[in-house]
Amino acid sequence: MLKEERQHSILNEVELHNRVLLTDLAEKLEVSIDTVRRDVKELDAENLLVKVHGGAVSLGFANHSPQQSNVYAQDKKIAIAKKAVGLLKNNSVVLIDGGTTCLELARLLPVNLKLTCFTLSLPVAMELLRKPNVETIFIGGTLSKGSQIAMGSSTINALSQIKVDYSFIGTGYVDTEFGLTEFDWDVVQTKKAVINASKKAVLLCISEKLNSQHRFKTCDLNIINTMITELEPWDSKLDAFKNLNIQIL
Amino acid sequence: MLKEERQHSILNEVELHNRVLLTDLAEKLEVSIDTVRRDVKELDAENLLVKVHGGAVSLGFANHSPQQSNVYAQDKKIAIAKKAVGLLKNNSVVLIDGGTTCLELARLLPVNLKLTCFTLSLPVAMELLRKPNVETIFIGGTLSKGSQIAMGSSTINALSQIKVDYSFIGTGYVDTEFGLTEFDWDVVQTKKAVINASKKAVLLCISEKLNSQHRFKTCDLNIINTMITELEPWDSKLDAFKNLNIQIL
DNA sequence: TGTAAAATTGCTGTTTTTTGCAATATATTT
DNA sequence: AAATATATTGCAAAAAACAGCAATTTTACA
Repeated sequence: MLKEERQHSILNEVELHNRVLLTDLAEKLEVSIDTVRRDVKELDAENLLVKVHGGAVSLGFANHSPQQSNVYAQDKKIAIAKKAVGLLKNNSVVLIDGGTTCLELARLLPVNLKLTCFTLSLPVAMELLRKPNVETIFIGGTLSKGSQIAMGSSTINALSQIKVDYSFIGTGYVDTEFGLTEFDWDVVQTKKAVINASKKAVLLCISEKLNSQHRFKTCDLNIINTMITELEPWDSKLDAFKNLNIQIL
Repeated sequence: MLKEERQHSILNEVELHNRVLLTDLAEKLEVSIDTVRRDVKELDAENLLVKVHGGAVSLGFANHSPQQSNVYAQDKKIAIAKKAVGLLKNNSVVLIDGGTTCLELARLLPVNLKLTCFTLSLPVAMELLRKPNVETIFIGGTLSKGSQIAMGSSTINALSQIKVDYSFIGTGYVDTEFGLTEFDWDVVQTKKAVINASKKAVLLCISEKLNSQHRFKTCDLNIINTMITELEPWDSKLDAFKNLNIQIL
């Protein structure tokens, strides 16, 4: 059997089943495991598959390059996410909400940080799966088309059964007087359940949203333990939030 | 024998079998291996075949064009998905499994089809959210990094509480004798739960996977109600599956 | 047709590639 | 931390490629 032929076979097997073990390949192709290892190494160098410990996986399986679409005020959200990462310790159990700011947090989690991470958001879950040391648990339920998060009674019920160290949540609107408010009633119900499911709630919120409000109320501001904006904590725009028993980062 | 004639013969052999050994060619053409080597070298220089160590391979065989598409055998999977769509009626309640074939099904759902659709797969869920008339419910649980599907006890428990009209499932391996088998133990547990959660189970499977097997068994073939491959139902490759009380599409 | 130049072919010895094995190191699991 | 599985490295045997050369055949042209 020619080397090319064999490598073709390997590629085919990988594409077909998404993953293969070197030992299985060696047995199937009737060559030594060293040979298979070398073949896989070459195919990996040619970017035709991805070599992993003990085997190989297909490109589609491994490469989940996120198409970084246009996020509004992404730089500010990244600044917020970086501050939020500072709160995390190894073996923390956290919940990450949906929204672009929370998505940045998921994206910026250090690869060596060991976390157990719940989420309701499809995009956040996608990002979390790329972190080798994060165990991701998706809270299921009816998915909302626009926000791509799980909602509804079964989601709320599932949330009622967990208690995480930190939850990182976004909000549509914040105001010192009216607290956290939203456009959607469903979203409010879900966020309430999220806050209930956490020992400490951390609000991630760009400063543009400060001092705005809407129809439905999630909670008062004093329910929140920590608020993170892209501003320096001593910025005067945050003055009104300083005597509310909230940690501001 | 003329040189040209000989080279033509070599080309023919390569096209027919995709690969040839120099030694075989030398023997068949009754010339020395050096001559064959030189011929192949020339044909390679003319881009009529690809010379490799010990032999030659055809152009189509060698040019496994990288990044042509992320999905292996996508055309076949699309053919399968189209057949599967035919089973669906308005207001059906279905469950769509993970894997690239099931993903194609999600992708090809008609925009006007009204469905309630459960899934455990993140990519499938993403696709379903783009269908205006599909209500998507994600079955939560611990997410598997590689396959991007929810697994584990909470997933299996959630599945135990639903019963859909159809479930569309993929499999790693199928065999008339060994039934549906998988590479992973966890995957098997989940697939079992999926099958239990459905009145009828529909297997989506490209013909390449027929007559292959692996470690862990999901179920026997007769548990499946319908099997869909990209082949015509009367294709002889499907003969062995015809007396198993399965509908073949 | 005859003859020399060019091309083709097979042979020789040498170099390179491929492969499997064993010893050691690294990673993963228990 | 121990046990197991996988990787890496160096090495040697076998197979294949290569380069040079001589014998043979084909071609070119007077």
